[in-house]
Amino acid sequence: MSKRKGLDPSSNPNADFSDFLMELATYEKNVNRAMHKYNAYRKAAGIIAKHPTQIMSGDQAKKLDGVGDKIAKKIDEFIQTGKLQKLEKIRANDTNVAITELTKVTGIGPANAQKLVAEGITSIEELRKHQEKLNHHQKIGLKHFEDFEKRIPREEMLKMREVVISEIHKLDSEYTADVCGSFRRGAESSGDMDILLTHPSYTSTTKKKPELLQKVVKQLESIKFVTDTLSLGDSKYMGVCQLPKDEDGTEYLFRRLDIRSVVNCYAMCIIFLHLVKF
DNA sequence: TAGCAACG
DNA sequence: CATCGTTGCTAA
Repeated sequence: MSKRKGLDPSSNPNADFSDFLMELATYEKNVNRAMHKYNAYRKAAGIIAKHPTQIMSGDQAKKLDGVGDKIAKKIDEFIQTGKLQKLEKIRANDTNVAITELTKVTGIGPANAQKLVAEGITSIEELRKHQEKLNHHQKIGLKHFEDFEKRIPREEMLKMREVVISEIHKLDSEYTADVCGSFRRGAESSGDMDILLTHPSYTSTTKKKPELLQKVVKQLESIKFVTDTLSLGDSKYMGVCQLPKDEDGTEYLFRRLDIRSVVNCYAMCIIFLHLVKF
């Protein structure tokens, strides 16, 4: 889903701290494969990002749940020098940079990135020359690497929603389809489009109906809206879509699209959760 | 076919 | 700034 950009930047006085903690977290997960450190940094970043006033010292930070001696010291170092020795070293290491870069391709996780770098593939450019090393999901992720890094403006989300919902209703007017995620909460941009699909006949008492989802994907493929499939099971589709060329000739970018087919009452629960939370 | 890797 | 269910791949 959408990457957190920090809540309201203007009202987040500790963004610098939570940013460097998140950078350390990402490093521990993707490069070091140290999930516990990753979780520790994330927890600290989260709690610090939520802190309403600017943190002035490591000691002050240590009072927060999830911040211990080590992170407190880093806060102090950052306050005094404006940077972190540890982070500078990490950034200066080519292997670290390469692994972090490759991990940005959807389908390439820490394990794969590490292996690729060990085989001498150290950049996206390099990866393009060695696609035989990739599976289907990863090839698609690489093909649309630049597009997938870009966010989707709300205006475009509205157009996409229109296409998806009108096509779904062509199949069966009883289908319910809703966009969820950040869009639903009114965000000005989203990382991808997440659609929740359900049908009155699809309840807990009925047997699974994989054909509901399959039919929708086929339909969206037939009008060339869906361009690729990353994975498609009984209840979840992950793939790629693109809006048709605009009247003025502007081409739209390729976007990540997910559709989840859910049991009726469950769909209501999810929608309800989104409503009360925001 | 189980277990891992990746995703959201 | 969480966790866990779903999907795909691959080694056995």
